[in-house]
Amino acid sequence: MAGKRVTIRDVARAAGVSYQTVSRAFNDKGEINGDTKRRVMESARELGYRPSRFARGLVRQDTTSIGLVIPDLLNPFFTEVAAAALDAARQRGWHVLLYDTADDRELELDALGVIGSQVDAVVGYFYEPVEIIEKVVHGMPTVYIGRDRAGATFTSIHIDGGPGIRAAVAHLVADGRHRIGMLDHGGNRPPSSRRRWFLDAMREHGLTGVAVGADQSIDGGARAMASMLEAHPDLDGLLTYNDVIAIGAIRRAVQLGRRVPQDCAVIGFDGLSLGEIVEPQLTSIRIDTRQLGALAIEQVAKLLAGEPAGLATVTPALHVRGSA
Amino acid sequence: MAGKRVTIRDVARAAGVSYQTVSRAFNDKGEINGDTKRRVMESARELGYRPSRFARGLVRQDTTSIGLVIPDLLNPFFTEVAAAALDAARQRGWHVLLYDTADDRELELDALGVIGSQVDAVVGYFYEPVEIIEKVVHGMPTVYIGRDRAGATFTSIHIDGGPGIRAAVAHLVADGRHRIGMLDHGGNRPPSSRRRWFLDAMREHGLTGVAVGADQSIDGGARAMASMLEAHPDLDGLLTYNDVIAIGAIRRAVQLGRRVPQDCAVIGFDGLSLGEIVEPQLTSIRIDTRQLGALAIEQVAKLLAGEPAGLATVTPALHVRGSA
DNA sequence: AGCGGTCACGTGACCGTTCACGACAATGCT
DNA sequence: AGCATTGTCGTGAACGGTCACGTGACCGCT
Repeated sequence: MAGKRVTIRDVARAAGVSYQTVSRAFNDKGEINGDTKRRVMESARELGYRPSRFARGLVRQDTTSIGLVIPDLLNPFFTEVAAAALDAARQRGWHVLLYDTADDRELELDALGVIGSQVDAVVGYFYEPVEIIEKVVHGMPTVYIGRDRAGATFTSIHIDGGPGIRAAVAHLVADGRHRIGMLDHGGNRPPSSRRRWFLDAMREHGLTGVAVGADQSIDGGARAMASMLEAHPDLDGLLTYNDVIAIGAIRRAVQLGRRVPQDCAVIGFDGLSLGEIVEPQLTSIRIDTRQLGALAIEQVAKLLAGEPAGLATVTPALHVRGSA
Repeated sequence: MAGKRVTIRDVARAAGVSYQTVSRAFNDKGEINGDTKRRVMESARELGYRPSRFARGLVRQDTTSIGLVIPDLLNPFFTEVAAAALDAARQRGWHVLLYDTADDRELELDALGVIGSQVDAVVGYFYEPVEIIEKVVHGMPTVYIGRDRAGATFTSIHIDGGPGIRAAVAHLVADGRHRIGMLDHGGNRPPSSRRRWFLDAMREHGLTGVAVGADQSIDGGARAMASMLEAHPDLDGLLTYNDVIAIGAIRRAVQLGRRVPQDCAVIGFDGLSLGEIVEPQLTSIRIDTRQLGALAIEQVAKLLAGEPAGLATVTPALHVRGSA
């Protein structure tokens, strides 16, 4: 039953033709008699024959497929990026293998390992440093999302939050706010670039920013906000590493009796459409995720064509809604 | 440059060994001298050699990959399902090719067409009827999510909303509400099963339900709610086809001066985690998307093993939060 | 009758790997 | 020294298709 795979020759034998004729029938190529074709398709269906994707791909090397590696599909930011990349890939007729590494370094490397023999290129948002990644992909074309720099051997897409964060701080300061904090990403990861941009921007206004880490989830944002408000009860402005954290922070702030934005303005980062359905609507530094996804695919295309692609940059901009 | 692919023989020639030895080096199989291996890997890297996934797959037919077809990744319900399926597939070591058909029948068929030669099985949430789908997948194992029935040749996962919807209606009635409406999905699609379950449940209480269609988006929910309230200003309870519609409906209801849930209670369908971040939190008939995704993969596994899998069912349950 | 042109189909080569097997040198043993 | 053993490596054959040809039947034409 689970015996041998049924091959094109089995079908040929059953239909009383040569295997080439079967091939013709399946690819409705060239000249083949209508009756013969029907007969072939008939016995093919009876035997449950389906052409091997490997054998087929081996000879006509047209289809390209890429691996998309993200840390967490349920994080709306990555959902949007994935959707955009999927769309861009489809327009080129590419296939996309999606891997969700569940924020796990181990799984990230695993995914890259198994991916290697399945795709022509990889694009992803990785946690591991480039050197480690490169070791495991064995020279496969790779595009890194969210890396500040590119190297001789790798291509990346830089998210330059500097201008947006500067605009956000300026927006708060212009509103008369001076006690501004930030909820950075947390865990044991090093401080993000976004935190640096924030601190720099504060300094430009002669202010001192205070930053703490938060898990990248609503609860994480809520918890971090609680300790932030405990340490700085007079906080009147907040930036966050991303929108999800911001939403958690707002909720906790409200629970603790703050009015948002009156008592404490909150500005997220990502500009997810999710920010529209919360109350107040979330002001955020908005990344054009469609552009980001399209750019990623474009870079892959360049790499696949042999031209080194280097560094591409997206520059998110402040998008004022209700929370600041 | 964009010339021929570099094959295992090229590497062999460069390293001065046979191609078999190169193969050994790459799969760190059996007996090979350490020095030889290093030398092989070296020239492989110089030439930029990477084994062909097709040739490799052809001979060791171990890797299985499946296609996951969904209408819209940005719809949080499908995001959750996809994430769950991805996870379940990973646990089996399967690869997942994801296709977002953008709610487009044309693209759905396109996706299935190109998928055919790339995957071993397909699971998806399709709009087209089974007969059409079957025609284009050419006998590939297929699992249909959200179909009420299974057939001899296809397998499906049924979402039995009946009990949940009955509970929801009972919940509203117990609350003294009698003027209950429903926002079904819209477009030119036929009324959903959910609508039928709703009308039946209402009838059981001796009530008459009124249902109108809505686009599956926040805006769609808002628009439909506006016309619903215009036609029935005294509406005091609402069910919706899904949570996204419910969120739009709540927003519009509030804009039109209704208090939710006091004046009009709203119950969604899907039970997305999204429902926790809106105010009030959304009461909903909750589908266990993790179970749904896992079940889908499980059915695929059965199909792949040769055992017909038939019909599986998930039964969502009323999950009371704040909006009803 | 002989010829060229279609149509429908079959033959041989090839795609890039892995696997089973055999060859061969170096080594160990008696 | 003779022989079995071990460690490395090479050779031939799949794996399941597609593609460029070659071939024969059949047709109409001169």
